[in-house]
Amino acid sequence: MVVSSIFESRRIAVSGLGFKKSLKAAGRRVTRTRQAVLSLLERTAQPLSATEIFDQLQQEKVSIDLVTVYRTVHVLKELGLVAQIELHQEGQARFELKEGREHHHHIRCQMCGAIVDLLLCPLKKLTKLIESQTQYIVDDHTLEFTGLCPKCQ
Amino acid sequence: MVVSSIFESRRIAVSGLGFKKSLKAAGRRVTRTRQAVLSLLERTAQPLSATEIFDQLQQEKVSIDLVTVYRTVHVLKELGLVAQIELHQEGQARFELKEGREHHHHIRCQMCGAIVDLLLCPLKKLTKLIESQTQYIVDDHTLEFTGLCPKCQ
DNA sequence: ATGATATTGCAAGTCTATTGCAATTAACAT
DNA sequence: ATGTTAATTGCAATAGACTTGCAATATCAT
Ligand SMILES: [Mn+2]
Ligand SMILES: [Mn+2]
Ligand SMILES: [Zn+2]
Ligand SMILES: [Zn+2]
Repeated sequence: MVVSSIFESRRIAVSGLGFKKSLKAAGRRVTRTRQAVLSLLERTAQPLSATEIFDQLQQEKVSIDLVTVYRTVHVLKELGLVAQIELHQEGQARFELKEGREHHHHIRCQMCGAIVDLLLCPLKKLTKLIESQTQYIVDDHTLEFTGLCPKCQ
Repeated sequence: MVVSSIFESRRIAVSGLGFKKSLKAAGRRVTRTRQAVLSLLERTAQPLSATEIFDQLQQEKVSIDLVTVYRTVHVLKELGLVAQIELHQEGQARFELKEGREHHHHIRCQMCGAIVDLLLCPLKKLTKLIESQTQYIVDDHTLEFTGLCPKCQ
């Protein structure tokens, strides 16, 4: 259970800590824009694209360049704080917080684009089978479903 | 079992027929470039990107514009003759023949890029589970593994 | 507060893929 | 065979996601 200071909202408090440690440990700086991007990802259920992050922060009157958004998600990803998701036929990457979340996959509505987490991964056994069949050493996998969400059916 | 005419090589004979029927049924024309692209895909084990198709046909002295390659694979895909594959972090689509092949998935070497077919799909049961859990109607899925091939280990 | 250097914004560039349009070619009727 | 019509092609321009160079700015250890 997380207890937040009365001087900050819970969300900011929670993320700020692990986040700042990770950045400093990597010799990187805690900047306004990095905090803004991370805070937005925390407040958002769906994985966001760079332009979505940019647009949303604009609306929130946070001044940030789109290039900086790209550089920021790149840094957050290499620190392991953020996962990059490339959904089929979307043509753009999306990013979501990893902090404290299990490895999982997604289903996306091909009509409206709504993305839902699938909190499961059925591929542990299959991975071993593939390794023995192909002689590859498996490092990672992607799995994604597409279809129609309840609203769009 | 396929018996080919002595007047044509087996590969051309096999593909040519279904291919021409599909095109005509859709009110499309059987052109030099479409035959060249399809013939190349038949001769190639790995799924090919548009630029790879373009480069290879150039080498074979087949005159074709890159735009035409894009338009050709698009048509072949919409006729159901070709599958479009978007591998994670490749930044370009690949295309492979569907004709007579089972639904399957791929593993890709992150070192050298070698792509191998995984002639299996473990997702039939999972699809039903997901449909009941999410209320989505599942239409399709993608599954891909990455790792190191035997040579790159 | 100061200095070293990481970060940012802007402009320009890269890469994949698409679109408009005039010239060409395939399909079909004569 | 020849002509007619519409699909296809090539070229140039365009779009969209993402990256890179560089000078200005912000962070942070001292
Ligand atoms: Mn998710
Ligand atoms: Mn394949
Ligand atoms: Zn998984
Ligand atoms: Zn499958």
